[in-house]
Amino acid sequence: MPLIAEENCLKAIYALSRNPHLSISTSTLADQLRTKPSSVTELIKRLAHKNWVIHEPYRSISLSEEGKVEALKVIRRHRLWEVFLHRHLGFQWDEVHEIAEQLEHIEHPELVRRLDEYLHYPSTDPHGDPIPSESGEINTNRQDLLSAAEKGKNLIISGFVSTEPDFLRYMDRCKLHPGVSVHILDINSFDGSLTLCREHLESFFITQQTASHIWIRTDEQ
Amino acid sequence: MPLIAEENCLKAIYALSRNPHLSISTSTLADQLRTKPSSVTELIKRLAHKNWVIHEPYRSISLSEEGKVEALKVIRRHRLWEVFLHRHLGFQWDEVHEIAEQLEHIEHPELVRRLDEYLHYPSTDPHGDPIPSESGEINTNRQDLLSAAEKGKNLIISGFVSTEPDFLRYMDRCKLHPGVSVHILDINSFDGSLTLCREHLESFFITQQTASHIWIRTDEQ
DNA sequence: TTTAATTTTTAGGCTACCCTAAAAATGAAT
DNA sequence: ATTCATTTTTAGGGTAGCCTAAAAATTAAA
Repeated sequence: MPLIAEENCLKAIYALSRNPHLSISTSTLADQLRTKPSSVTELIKRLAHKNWVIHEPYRSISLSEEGKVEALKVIRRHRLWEVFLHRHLGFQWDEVHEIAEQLEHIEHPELVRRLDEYLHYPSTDPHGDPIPSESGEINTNRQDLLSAAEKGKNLIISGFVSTEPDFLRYMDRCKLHPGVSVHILDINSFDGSLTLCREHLESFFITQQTASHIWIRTDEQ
Repeated sequence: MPLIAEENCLKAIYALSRNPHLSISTSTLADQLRTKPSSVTELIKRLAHKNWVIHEPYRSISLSEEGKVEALKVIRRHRLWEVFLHRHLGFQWDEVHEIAEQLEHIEHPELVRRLDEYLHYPSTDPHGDPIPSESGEINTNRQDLLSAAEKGKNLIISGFVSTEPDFLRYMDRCKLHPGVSVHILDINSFDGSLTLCREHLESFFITQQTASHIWIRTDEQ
């Protein structure tokens, strides 16, 4: 049974490995976990000893198959609690992440099963991130980033890259929630900033940096 | 902010000090916490240093006023989560205690406030134990033990001394839940065992030992 | 290709939490 | 009042989790 620091580490490796361009080092992990590289080295040693992580010293860090299963268990708990906090306790979507960071570490398979049932088996959390199944399946095709979309397309927001409360509050102010349709009116060829329009409302701008934090799928049904 | 072992220790001291005949020692606490007396001595030192516990070495252990406030915060969280687990997730009352042992350590005042609101401010947990208010008030008058009641009286069960799943399952089989009315048909003068009757159903026996684990109040209104 | 800058690991130290075994204090019994 | 059994504390040791500073390995640059 993994301990709290270990669970957080598995989760961080899983999250970072979503980005295939990024190679995972002790310092990137230390940043993610708000700790120091030397502490990560130590943690990684324990996780490698438990066969959850594959570590080539000075080279690479990655999850083993068992490690991925463990990481997905934690992510499942995290996202189910987020749904509960948002739907039933009325927390804002930028507040739920922090509380779920604590709830996710509670180990009790039947509790998680019943929570899932109580919530009617949600497929995504309040940020649009998919919830892994009990057996560890997860829908990983997040299609595209808004920053890579073309002018004129109708798109639906499917989730966000970051869970930073600041970023999520900004999305909330723009009324950009998962499921919302947006239309790209224009893409600035100089700095890549976008002019968007939300279902017949007035248009607004976002920077390319912001657009690169928003996952979208094409509206075609 | 108290750590988990410290919270459990504060809770255990609070629970043991409900019994004024029992003097609290490191060994009674060690039994309660399923640990060793030497570990308790160490813990108590830390808690005394934080002014939550008053410790006269070799003599006595008791909670300070601040310690009582901390203990009641933990008890409040524990009992509110128990209500949630029982009412909403459908756990049996003998199962909720163990899960709440984990949930109670989650520190987030707003979470507790909203949980309380969501549950419509319950006054007791599923075992009939009173839930402390946000400001630390708790209804401590549990009236009497069933073992001290008189023959012929009509009584209402208000709670239980023990939270052992075995005991609670036994109570469940007898249909002895908080709020249920019972009538004492007879008290055996030799061994103190009781013949009870639950609202016009057939009568049944319980031992004095069992009766001494059941809190009751007199039915008068 | 050798040096310099950067990154990663090791070494050593701290706290919380747990243990066993020995020492000290207490209380009861002679 | 002294001895003996019991209880409590201290001493010393282990793991998880964190840190800083030094050493080692890697990468980049001259």
